[in-house]
Amino acid sequence: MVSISIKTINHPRNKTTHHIEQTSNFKQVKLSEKVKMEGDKSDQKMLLDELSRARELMRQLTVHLEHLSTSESYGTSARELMCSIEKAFSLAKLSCFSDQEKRSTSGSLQSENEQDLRDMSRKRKSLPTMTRQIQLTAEGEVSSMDDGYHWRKYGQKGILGAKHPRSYYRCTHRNTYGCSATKQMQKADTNPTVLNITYYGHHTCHQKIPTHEQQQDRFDSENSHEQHHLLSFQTELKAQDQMSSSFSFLSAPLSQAQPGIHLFSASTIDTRITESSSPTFVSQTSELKNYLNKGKNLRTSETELTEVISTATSTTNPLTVDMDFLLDPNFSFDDSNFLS
DNA sequence: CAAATTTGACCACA
DNA sequence: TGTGGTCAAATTTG
Repeated sequence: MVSISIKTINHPRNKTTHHIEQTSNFKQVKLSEKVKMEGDKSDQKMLLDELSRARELMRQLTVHLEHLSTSESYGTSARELMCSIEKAFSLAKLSCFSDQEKRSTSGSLQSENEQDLRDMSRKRKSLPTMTRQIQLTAEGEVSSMDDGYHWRKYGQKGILGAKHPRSYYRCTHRNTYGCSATKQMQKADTNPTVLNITYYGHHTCHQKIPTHEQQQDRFDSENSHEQHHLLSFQTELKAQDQMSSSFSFLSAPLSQAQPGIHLFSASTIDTRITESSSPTFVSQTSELKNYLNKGKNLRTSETELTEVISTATSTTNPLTVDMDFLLDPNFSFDDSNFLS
């Protein structure tokens, strides 16, 4: 049995940490700044209006789905999407209140970006995007929960006071796509069978490879009539999004969701949380195998081991995984974590 | 031979 | 100045 606990790191993000995390993705910085600079009252009102409309459309769609589809998974996915929209709506509302305060205290954003780009190298890491713990089996094996991302190890260090060294990984597509996602892996001191994984930054490479299950989902979805309704809904939202420049934050989640047709198909617990918490939250198996079973010939079946997600909320509902940030007075919707 | 890993050196921050 | 994070040359792997 493998148990996994997941914890998002919620922290009041000040301006500095925000920029540091985004400097390697210049486009994202620009996008973020655009939202900041142009995010006047009318834009924010448009944002809320659009989200409100999306929520209403989703409600209608959910009702239709429950009548049309005999598949429980579609209904579940629809409900998840509905909750996701609700969440986005709440975040947008919060942003409208916090944005003005921020702007009144901010200096030259442009010059700060340039400075951050220069200082990026070897700067001590800012707060993580996500941490998780994976408890290994007695055999040291892990389940085959492939995140599909390619990681390359670029360092290993002994950490003071820690029994086990820390391994540093970055996205393989860093050079080709400028992807700045990194992660650190370290065995827990108290229990060597527990592996702590900390994620930093966001994947901008869009090189995620679908897992076997997700590929099956895609196949199923392509043969589904209901899928057309959902995709057209998605397209409609995207089209609306593109019409309004100040809504550019919406295009990211949608464009990311598009290749992952499994959004509307049967999902595992892991998949649901992956899609709903943070794009940076990824699970990895191949790396874990390399890390823990170097030299072994692994034949871990996907179904061989059961994975149990234990979050602070102890639920499989992805939308209750972590909503603490809603209580964070410093949280802003232009936070990079929710834009990419 | 290209890609990935290892590992000592380097650098920035606290 | 010690520590953590990254670089990059050397080495290993497929």
